[in-house]
Amino acid sequence: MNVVEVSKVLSNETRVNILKWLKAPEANFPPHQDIDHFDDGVCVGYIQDKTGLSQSTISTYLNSMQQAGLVIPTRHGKWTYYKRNEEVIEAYYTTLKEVL
Amino acid sequence: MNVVEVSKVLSNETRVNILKWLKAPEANFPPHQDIDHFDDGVCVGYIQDKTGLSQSTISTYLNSMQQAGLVIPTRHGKWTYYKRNEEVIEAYYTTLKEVL
DNA sequence: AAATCATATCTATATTTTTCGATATGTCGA
DNA sequence: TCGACATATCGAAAAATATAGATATGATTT
Repeated sequence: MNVVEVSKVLSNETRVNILKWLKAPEANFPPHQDIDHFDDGVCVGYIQDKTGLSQSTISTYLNSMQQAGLVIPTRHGKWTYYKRNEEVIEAYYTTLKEVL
Repeated sequence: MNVVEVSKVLSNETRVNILKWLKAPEANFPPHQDIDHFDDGVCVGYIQDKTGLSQSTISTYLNSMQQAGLVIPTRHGKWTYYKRNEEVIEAYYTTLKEVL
C-alpha cells in the first residue's frame, strides 16, 4: 500500500464517493440482473449511471483505484464487478496513523 | 476539514514527509537560533534545507498545507514557524473511517 | 458467424499541479 | 533609514491529471 498513490485516488470527490457507495451496495444501487447479491461488488454501468460521467472516465477511475489496491474487480460474463478491498483501506488508515 | 483537499496535500511525497518530520522536530531539525524549543514548530528555512527544493516551492507547499488546515504558522521576528494541527489531522482519520 | 452489449483502451484536448526564478513584503541590525 | 535576511507572492514553463469520444476487446445471444 502506497500512501501517496492512495491519496491521489482520494483527492477526487467522485472517487471518494464510489468508495463510499461500495460500502453499502444494496442501499446505493439497484439489484443486478444476473446475480441476486453484491458479494463481488457492483458493475461498472451502475457506478457510471450514479456519477453521470462518461463510461471511459469511470473505467479510468476504477482502473486507477485498482492500481492503488483500493478495489478488486471480478468478471461475471460481460460485466465487471468492483468491490472494496477492505484490507488495503485499513492499511491506509493504519499507515497514516503511524507515519503521520 | 475537507477530505479531498487534505488528500491532495497527502498526494505528494515531500508534503507527507514534512508532516512526518514535524511530528518529532527535535529528532529531525537542528535547534533554532533565537528560541530553544519547537513549541511553534520549525522555521521554513530548515524545512527547505531538508527537502532540497526551492524556497518558493516549499513556501507554496506550506501554504497549501495551511489552507487545508494541516499546519499552523506562527511568526517570530523574521521567521515563520510551522507546526502540525493535530486536531485537523485527527479529523481526517475520523472522517475517513466514517465516510469510507 | 454476426450482431449486440459491457467494459477497456487509445487519442486528444482542457485543466490543474509542479516547480522555479524573479520580485515583493516584512523584520531586524547597523 | 538602509541594507541584509527570511518568507511570501507572482509569472511562466513543464508535467500530470481529468475527461470525453472513438475504437478495440471479450462475452452473450441469435
